[in-house]
Amino acid sequence: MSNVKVLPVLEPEMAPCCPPLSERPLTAEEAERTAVMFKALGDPVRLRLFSAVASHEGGEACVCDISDVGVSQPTVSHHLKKLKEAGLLSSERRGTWVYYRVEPAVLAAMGALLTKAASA
Amino acid sequence: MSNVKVLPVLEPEMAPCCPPLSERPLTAEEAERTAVMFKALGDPVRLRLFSAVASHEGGEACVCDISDVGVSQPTVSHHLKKLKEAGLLSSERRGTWVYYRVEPAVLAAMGALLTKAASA
DNA sequence: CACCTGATTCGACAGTCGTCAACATAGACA
DNA sequence: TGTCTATGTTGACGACTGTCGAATCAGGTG
Repeated sequence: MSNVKVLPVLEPEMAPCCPPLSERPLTAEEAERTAVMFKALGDPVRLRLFSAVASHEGGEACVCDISDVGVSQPTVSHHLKKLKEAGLLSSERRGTWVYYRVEPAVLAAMGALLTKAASA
Repeated sequence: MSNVKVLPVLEPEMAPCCPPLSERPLTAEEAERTAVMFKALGDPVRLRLFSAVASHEGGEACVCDISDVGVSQPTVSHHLKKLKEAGLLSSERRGTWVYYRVEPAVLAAMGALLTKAASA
């Protein structure tokens, strides 16, 4: 969790994981990878945490700013870890606090996946 | 591509469930409703079934066309029921076979939710 | 150094989920 | 009517998940 990752400007494609959804049936492997991201957003607490980070000033927030979602602090940390493992968030420690920020590329890929599916 | 259903011009809002994701932190109730849809797509088998329906001819498919996803037939029926309960699919019996089709409005709402979140 | 605060990890528990075999239901057809 | 095929439902079981308290780690401050 020490990677200061800047925005990837020279990214070849939007997603590392997401083939279009309504073009052709997903293979087992594709579904396995894609389901991880959807599952990460499939919990109310995680959805609130993610939304809190995404809507925060500068697209990043420390844990102390988003911890009031009705569960204990270990649970918050557990959910943030899940979101990070799914590739939706990245964390960085700055002094006392740990800051989380969204991964716009993965998110855009999921959005495009659904949008294209809806237009088909 | 049958033009049975034209684009809904007078549609007040795209979704019955989905507030923007990066505009403001989701409330507990909003997160609860939205998480249901993401959770429905958070399983590999359901994702394959949904993709199979969405990519099928005319946007609909009978169960017999999409049942080869590696699980038993009752499990397929169980997952299709979950997708229907989440509002992502709708079913209709025509004679012997039951046809499933995607709900484009809900899907577009999810896509917009993520796309707007990514652009923020 | 000791102490405090923020955050993660550990260990445990209840609840949910995915899966299947068995059974039930719906329609077609003879 | 009966039988056959296509789906859905039920019940059960193992695995996973969300949750918490307690312990631990990381950094700042006195």
